[in-house]
Amino acid sequence: MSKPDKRDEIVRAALELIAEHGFHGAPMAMIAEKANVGAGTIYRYFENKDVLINELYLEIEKHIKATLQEGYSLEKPFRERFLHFGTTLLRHFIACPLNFRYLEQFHNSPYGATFRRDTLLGNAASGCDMLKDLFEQGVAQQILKEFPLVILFALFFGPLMSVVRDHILGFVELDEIMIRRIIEACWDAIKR
Amino acid sequence: MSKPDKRDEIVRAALELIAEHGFHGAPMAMIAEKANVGAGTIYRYFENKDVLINELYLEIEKHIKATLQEGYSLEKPFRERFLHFGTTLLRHFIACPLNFRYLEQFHNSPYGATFRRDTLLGNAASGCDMLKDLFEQGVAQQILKEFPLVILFALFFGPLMSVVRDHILGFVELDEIMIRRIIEACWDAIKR
Amino acid sequence: MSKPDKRDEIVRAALELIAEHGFHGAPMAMIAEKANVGAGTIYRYFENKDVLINELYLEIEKHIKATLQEGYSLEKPFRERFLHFGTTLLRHFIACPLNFRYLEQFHNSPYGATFRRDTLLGNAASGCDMLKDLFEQGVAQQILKEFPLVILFALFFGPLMSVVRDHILGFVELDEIMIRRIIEACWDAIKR
Amino acid sequence: MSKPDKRDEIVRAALELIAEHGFHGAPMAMIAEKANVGAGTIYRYFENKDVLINELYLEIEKHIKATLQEGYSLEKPFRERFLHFGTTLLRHFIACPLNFRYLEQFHNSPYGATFRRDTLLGNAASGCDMLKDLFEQGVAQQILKEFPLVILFALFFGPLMSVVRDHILGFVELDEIMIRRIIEACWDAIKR
DNA sequence: GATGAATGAGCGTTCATTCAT
DNA sequence: AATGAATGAACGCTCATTCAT
Repeated sequence: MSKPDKRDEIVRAALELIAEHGFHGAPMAMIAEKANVGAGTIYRYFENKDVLINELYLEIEKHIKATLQEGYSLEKPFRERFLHFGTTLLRHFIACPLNFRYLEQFHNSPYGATFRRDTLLGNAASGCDMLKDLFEQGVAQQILKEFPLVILFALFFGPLMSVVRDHILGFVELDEIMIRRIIEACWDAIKR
Repeated sequence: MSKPDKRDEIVRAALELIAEHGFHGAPMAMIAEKANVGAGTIYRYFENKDVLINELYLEIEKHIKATLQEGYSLEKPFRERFLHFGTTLLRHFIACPLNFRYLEQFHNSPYGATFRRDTLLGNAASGCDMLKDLFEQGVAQQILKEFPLVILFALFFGPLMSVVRDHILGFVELDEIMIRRIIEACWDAIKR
Repeated sequence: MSKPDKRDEIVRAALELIAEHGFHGAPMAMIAEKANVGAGTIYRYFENKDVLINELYLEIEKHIKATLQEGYSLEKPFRERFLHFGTTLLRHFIACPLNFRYLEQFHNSPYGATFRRDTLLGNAASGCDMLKDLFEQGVAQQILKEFPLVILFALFFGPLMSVVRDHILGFVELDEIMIRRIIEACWDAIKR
Repeated sequence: MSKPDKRDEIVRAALELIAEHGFHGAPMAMIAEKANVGAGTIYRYFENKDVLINELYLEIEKHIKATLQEGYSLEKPFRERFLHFGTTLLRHFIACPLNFRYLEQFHNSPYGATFRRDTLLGNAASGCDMLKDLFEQGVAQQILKEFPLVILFALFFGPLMSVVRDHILGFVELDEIMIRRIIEACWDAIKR
């Protein structure tokens, strides 16, 4: 097993265990075992558990960003771009439920608190820059309601995260048609 | 200090610490200290930490239910009733940020998992019965989009919770006007 | 309830709980509850748990002594007196299994250790003085084997305690005939 | 220190402390300290305190069984075999007083309760099988008194355990001659 | 005298982290 | 570089004892 392989195994094991059982349901020893790695080995790749947790978060975020950029075109009409964003994100979370669960665990913890502040204020290289630009443009062009950016984000992300959670928990089955309709409902919320 | 006083102190201390630091950031000893109470005293009022956590949850839920019922009238037109719900809930969470944070911690934990299932499926005497009735009626009368109930809940609660979180974190200042406009945006999302 | 009544209730409750569950299976609060007495009340009658345990022991021992003295006659032949002792003791323990269980708990604990030393060496006003005299006389008259007193005690008490234990646990049913035969077997062990 | 060394240190420390102070007089932390081991280390070798206690018991029992089998021959006459058993066991306990004290603690506790039942009823592969066979044979051949097995055990083990206890407490000094005479006295008790 | 709520030291146990191999 | 045995601080919880009422 080459070096980056081990790191990947650790990350994958941490993702699965934390997504399923939360941060304190995933002791380092358990992560090590699932990764087929010695307990001490984790500390060669991550200074401590907090660092592991934060780096895992960054990887997931990076993955999302990459997904969102695929097939995104500034050429398309505004509404189209918005719907692309929404449906792509929804499909992504449905395809990667572990990532989604992890994000939820993360945001609802001391780890997520500071992060959230950085991300939303645009201080960091967040994955939301594109969306931010899109929304700002929408407001400027009077396509969207005149809300602070944060509120627009909430009107968009809020329902999205909720329906994904319900889907993962088995409360609804989200097919392509439903996905589309949900994002269109979100559009109704923010469009002027 | 009379008997109920001590119980209240414990509940308040638990609420504050858990809301701020999460369940594992709030050891029993710390709760006891904050409540100015011996560590063992907590166990006179709550069988164990789990029970404390669950009872605290129930109290918060009861508080919300009571708040929502105030001023709610089946006489008013549908949209009015919906707006009442939304703005009341929003105001309530803004007024009780600790309760809000606690609910979030709770739902994102093994404690909340089973609860969520019960609540959403309407098995338990949840605080959402009124809202559930309202939504079902709205769908039947073709006032609302024809979505499964779960989706309608998501379109309503999702943004609501998000904006409260942002407000508490200081990202937006929610005044009466903004509250009204946000709930109206939610209405746009679900109305046909 | 008059004063000595309360003391008796406490002693009885302690006896039952300790006999059945051992010393750490019988918290003071549980004893108090079973005695229908406040937890603090116990401390009016007994300085602390250790004192309660030791006094309870003394009462049980006193009870045994009294039982042994009944019907004991220096007139009867030696063997008769010995058999009287043995069968009386056996019957007593069978009639008072709680007392027996308590004695066993007591002797097998830090409490019993020092006591045992005192008792067997005859330093204290032990209940075994009569038996001690009897045995010493038996040795002097060359009726019994020439063993140190302690050994004779062991040959007599050892089997006796064992069969009582087995009876209480339900491994044998000790009727009058069996009792007689067992004590006679003990006699065979010590007689010259 | 190699791996089995640490386990051995823990076992030895537990044996000494429990033998001397009983189960609740021997907290895990104290065992760890006496074993020159971290508190958590014990849990690498034993799942919990109960398991430690039970495994220690099994080791002691195994040791006894092995000792009893040494030099035991079905060829020798019945009385010889019986005396071999008795003296060997007596010598063993005198040589291993900690083991003896531990057994007493164990049998007088919730741990020992179920064990005792299994052992005496011959359900488990107990160390007493040989003795049981011997006694059954003795009764069948009318060498021994016609008692239930349990009673014969009591007449044999009872005095034996008692004299060992007295020896350990310093009330008698058991030399080879005394050991022999005591077992012969036990023989007198059970022989027809 | 009697109470039982309150206490806090001490228990068994877990787990992030270290370090000899 | 990789390991996993060892660590010990920190947790949830119990219970003998105290003391205001």
